[in-house]
Amino acid sequence: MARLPIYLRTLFEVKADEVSTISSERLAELAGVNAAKVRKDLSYLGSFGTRGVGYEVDHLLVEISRELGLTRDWPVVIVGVGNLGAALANYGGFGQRGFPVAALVDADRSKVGTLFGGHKIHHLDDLPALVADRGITIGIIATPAAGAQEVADQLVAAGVTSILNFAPAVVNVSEHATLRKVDLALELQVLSFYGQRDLLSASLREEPGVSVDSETAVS
Amino acid sequence: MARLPIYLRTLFEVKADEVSTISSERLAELAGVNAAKVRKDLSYLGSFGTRGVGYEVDHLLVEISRELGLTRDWPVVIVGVGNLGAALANYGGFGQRGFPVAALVDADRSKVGTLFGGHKIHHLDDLPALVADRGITIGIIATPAAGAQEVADQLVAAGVTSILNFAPAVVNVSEHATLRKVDLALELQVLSFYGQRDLLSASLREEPGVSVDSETAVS
DNA sequence: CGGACTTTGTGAACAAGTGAACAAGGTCGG
DNA sequence: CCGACCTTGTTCACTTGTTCACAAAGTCCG
Repeated sequence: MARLPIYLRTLFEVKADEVSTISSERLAELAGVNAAKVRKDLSYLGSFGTRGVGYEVDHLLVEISRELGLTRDWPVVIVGVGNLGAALANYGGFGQRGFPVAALVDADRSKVGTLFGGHKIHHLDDLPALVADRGITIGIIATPAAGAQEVADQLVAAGVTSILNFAPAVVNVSEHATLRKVDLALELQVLSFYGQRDLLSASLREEPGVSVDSETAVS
Repeated sequence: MARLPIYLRTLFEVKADEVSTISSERLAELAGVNAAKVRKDLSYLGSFGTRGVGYEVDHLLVEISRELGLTRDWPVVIVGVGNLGAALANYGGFGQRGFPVAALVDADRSKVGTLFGGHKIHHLDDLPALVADRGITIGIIATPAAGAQEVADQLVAAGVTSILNFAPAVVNVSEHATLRKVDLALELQVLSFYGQRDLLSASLREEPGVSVDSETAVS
């Protein structure tokens, strides 16, 4: 399921090249996955490929968009207008893709009332009213780690059902809500792990005499 | 393996509370995972828990840091100083966690030479020299999708072995390099999918007579 | 109109990751 | 020093996801 957005983006790209039909193999190549996986994923939506030809690009776009619920806009509220929150508010990519920033919220009263990227910053306490008035269903947490759980609770209480958490903290929500997280430092630490490993194996090739526990070196 | 950074963060938090020893069960609870998983993950690093007591926090911190290669700083270069790149450069979180921003690079010559967040912006062509001089091993791609693959190739050619890609595009690198991606729009689209589904099931409960294909409704 | 060719959709083997359960090993009070 | 108690490390069954392989279905050219 998490691959559908990738297919969607890929299909938009091939559509720009005026390709009207595409095979699972070609789509797989462009999306960077296995062809069988593509077919299985798409067959789950229903079967509207034609054998011997492939999938009609326009039709696929419609079906995937519908499955993902992208036939309408989903307004979002950004909580926490610090460095990261400000950046996200400024970043135009959300609105373009159907997720307009509908409100900015912060707990710091000195920020409340100021304008940022065309939006007035509201206080956290106004969350319920904002969510209700503007039909917001998605909340983005861009606060420090310490406040993340608290904010998540308030978002859910205000009626938000989907949360994207950028704060480096473990956050739990009731089972009625969906939470996903993006942890930038975590991504870098994983890269560091691989970088470290490559460095290690490189130095081993240079000095094979150095004794290192093989299991550690391997994986 | 991708869970080690979470354990690390959690351990730092409990250390601040002057906890010197922790059981797998407690750590699992704080990190939001299963206790057996914690034990299995940690046993892979070697076995330095003591049965009947738990794990020594300080020792674990050292071991996990070493495993992740966090005993040194890993300078990063950010390619693309647009909205997102600028935001990431400004965001202090990287430097704090051992990933100092060592250089900013852009293809737009009108930006080159200007200062941003204490860093002078260099031209993309200077990448090889910057990477070599400043010991950079990690590159962050914050360009538009169209340039992402090209930038990735140049990063690898310049000697970078780990890449974090924020551009909404599929990027391939040689097997000597590691690539991870963060796609903000993708995360929101996944949330949209769940939001859509919740809406659907809610309306079904209200009007059970409405006919909807059951397979679509279920998952 | 018929046969060669292409591509889907799916069944079945395979691999990876998860979680429950338990024995081995260690602590601690008496 | 001993037995009750606790927690790790590991085994095993199970679920989930991936990939292969192939029959069914459709196109297209002669």
